[in-house]
Amino acid sequence: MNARLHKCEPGPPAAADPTRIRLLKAAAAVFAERGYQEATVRQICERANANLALVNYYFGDKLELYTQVLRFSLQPEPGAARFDLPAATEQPETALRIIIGAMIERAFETGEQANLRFRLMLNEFVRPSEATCRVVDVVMRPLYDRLREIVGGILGLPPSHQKTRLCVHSILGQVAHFAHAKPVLGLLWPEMARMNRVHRDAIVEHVANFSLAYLRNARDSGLVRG
Amino acid sequence: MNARLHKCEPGPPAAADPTRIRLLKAAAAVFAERGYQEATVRQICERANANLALVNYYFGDKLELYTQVLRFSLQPEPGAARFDLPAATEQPETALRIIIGAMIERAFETGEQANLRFRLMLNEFVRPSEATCRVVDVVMRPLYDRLREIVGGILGLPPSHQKTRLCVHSILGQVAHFAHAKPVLGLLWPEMARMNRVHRDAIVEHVANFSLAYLRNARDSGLVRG
DNA sequence: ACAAGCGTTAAACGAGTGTTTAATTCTAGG
DNA sequence: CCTAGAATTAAACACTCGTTTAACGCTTGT
Repeated sequence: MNARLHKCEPGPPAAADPTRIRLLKAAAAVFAERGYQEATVRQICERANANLALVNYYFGDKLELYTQVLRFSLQPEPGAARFDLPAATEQPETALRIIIGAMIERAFETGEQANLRFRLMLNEFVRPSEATCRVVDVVMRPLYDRLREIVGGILGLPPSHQKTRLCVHSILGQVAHFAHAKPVLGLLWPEMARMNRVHRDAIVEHVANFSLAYLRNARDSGLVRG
Repeated sequence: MNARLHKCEPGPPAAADPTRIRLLKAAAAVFAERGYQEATVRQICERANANLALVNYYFGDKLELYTQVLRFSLQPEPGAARFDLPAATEQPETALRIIIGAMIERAFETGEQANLRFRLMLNEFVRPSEATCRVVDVVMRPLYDRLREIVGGILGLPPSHQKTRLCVHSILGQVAHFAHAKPVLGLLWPEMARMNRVHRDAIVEHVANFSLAYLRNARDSGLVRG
């Protein structure tokens, strides 16, 4: 069934293998760009300058490579703050602006150093794979719970309240939409096709203001009215 | 290259062919459920109780079937109001509530009679296909333009204004997210997994209130502040 | 020097895809 | 009735996918 016998299963020695890491990085990029299903092992190996059989040699199969990509791109770089968890000491509204900006920044980040975690997550949102449960547990739920804390803090409601959750999904939905709909956006709204920093900043400010309008209003008018 | 020689290309005689229509209906359902790429002609033919070769016999190839599905599911049923274009005489806020409700209703509609146009559109949003341009022109842009009219009417801004467009995308994003994220939503928020009528109504009301909070606020404070 | 084992390679396999072909059935028209 | 053409069928084709295999270097310890 599997073919990865070259060493004991997990652990640091195998994790430090250079071609193994090349495969993981290439796989992260291809998976983030095309999603799990439409990404092919051949694309990954070509990008990694590795032989086709090495994916199965190191990881057994495509799905195990995908889950290890998630685990790999999750590990916090030493010294780098978790992008999606702004300091708890921030004012809730400030924290919300920061987290929205961070999400959109990550969604449009390009280049070699791009943190692909968020885009991997976005793909799972719209096209669940066989590893969706793992993705949810490992990268989505922490972000979701933090957003509920922040939004609940603004609303004056507990994080588990239905209204809190609905608002979190409204925010996530806006971010996910701007991230996903970029190609279609270019057809409906040509000026936005380039999507450079100016556009991104405008989107961040808009999403934050659009969402805060309801949150403040709901907080100030108590829990009853919408 | 093609094999559809059995009759002159378009026109009512070919369009009225019973098995041709069976194929179109089956294809609409499968494309709406799985998207263009992941839908297979074998699934379509099996659902239509038709032979595998008939897709190529009637439509030439899979892509032409897809575009004709879009054209087919677009044609308005006689006597049925266009769901996405509430009467222009409505008050803008009422029109917005109606259109949001209609979109979410269509997104979760199931069964034989489901109007699949909206779900076909949602798929193109997140995973553009070779027919995206056609989808945009034929089903997305009318909805997008109507939303800009309504939202611009509330904001007191022209439909082409950047703020109007951003707000339209915030609304579309929320709807698309609740429609797409249903499987993941069930993992993050178990109570919402069933997604019955009560949940749908709550979502509709929430999205409308969430969006109107900003629109009213922006209208009342003029064009300057967010 | 040599044998052992890991990393790597080219080639193939089996399953699944869209598409094509050639034969068969069905249906009108003379 | 009989035949020409349309509709339908089963089978195969060419291609891509993930995966497997067997052989090939290459280092390493003895």
